[in-house]
Amino acid sequence: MPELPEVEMVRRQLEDKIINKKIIDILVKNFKSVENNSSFITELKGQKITSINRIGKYLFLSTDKTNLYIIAHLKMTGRMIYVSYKDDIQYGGGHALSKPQAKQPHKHTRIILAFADGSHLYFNDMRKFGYMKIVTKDEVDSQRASLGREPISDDYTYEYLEEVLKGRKTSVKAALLNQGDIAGLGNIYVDEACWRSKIRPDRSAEDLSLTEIKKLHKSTRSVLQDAITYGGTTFRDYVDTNGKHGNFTDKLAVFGRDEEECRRCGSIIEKIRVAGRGTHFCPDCQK
DNA sequence: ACTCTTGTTAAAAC
DNA sequence: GGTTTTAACAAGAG
Repeated sequence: MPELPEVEMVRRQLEDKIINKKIIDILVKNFKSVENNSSFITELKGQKITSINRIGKYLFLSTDKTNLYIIAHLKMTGRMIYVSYKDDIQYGGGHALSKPQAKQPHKHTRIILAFADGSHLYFNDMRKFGYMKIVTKDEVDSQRASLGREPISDDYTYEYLEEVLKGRKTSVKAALLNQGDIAGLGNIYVDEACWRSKIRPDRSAEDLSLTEIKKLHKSTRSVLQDAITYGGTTFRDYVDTNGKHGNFTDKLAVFGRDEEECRRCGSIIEKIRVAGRGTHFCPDCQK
């Protein structure tokens, strides 16, 4: 499940690998993965990616063509796998990558971009929910406008979080998952942030005290920053552009640790359903 | 065979 | 009528 830290890892790596490389060929193996846009190939072929930005879990790629941008979303199982020309040669066209995806293209490859230097970018996505779509500047702007502030951003203050939670009768978890208010948190980091701030994710959002909001503000920020430091979390599907796993997985306090001992108080971590999602928390030290 | 997994959104319910 | 909850999407793991 790629959330903000995982998408940021992909962004940074793509920035190093594909900026200013000319796209000389495109293969779309699953039309839905380009949002059924028939001009995806003709528009993009011959262009260069000039910058790669990210807001929340969305990637925004600029091209050197006027008014031509790409918005990409990995959803649950999307992967961006980069294979250089050198890797192609070294492994005899076998495209060696570390597990879990040894060869490219892969069974789940939906889109392939071929660059002028012989390298390839493979968009692999088992469940076909993710996409890369071409858009105009206006569409980029409206997508950006639909997203709330990022917890790692300077404008994400505890006053902002207070405003977001005020009067909301829904759960803390549902509120934190709402990308229109706060961009970048997903199922994993919401659970982790709630554990760090000792707040139960099924609490009503409007019932949090100012002290608790300040703690939650701090923990949502720190958990994302820590996860970026460790290269993101691989719980099930995420790998970076080299096919490598994230190392924050070992640092998780509650997500996927149901039936195990709380690292803080030793109680047994429980798993319940909140906001329609599997939710992990410590019944003793989270109130 | 049946349940569970999740990011986003549209539809349904409140 | 704005807010909240649920279902759908897809395909695989267990």
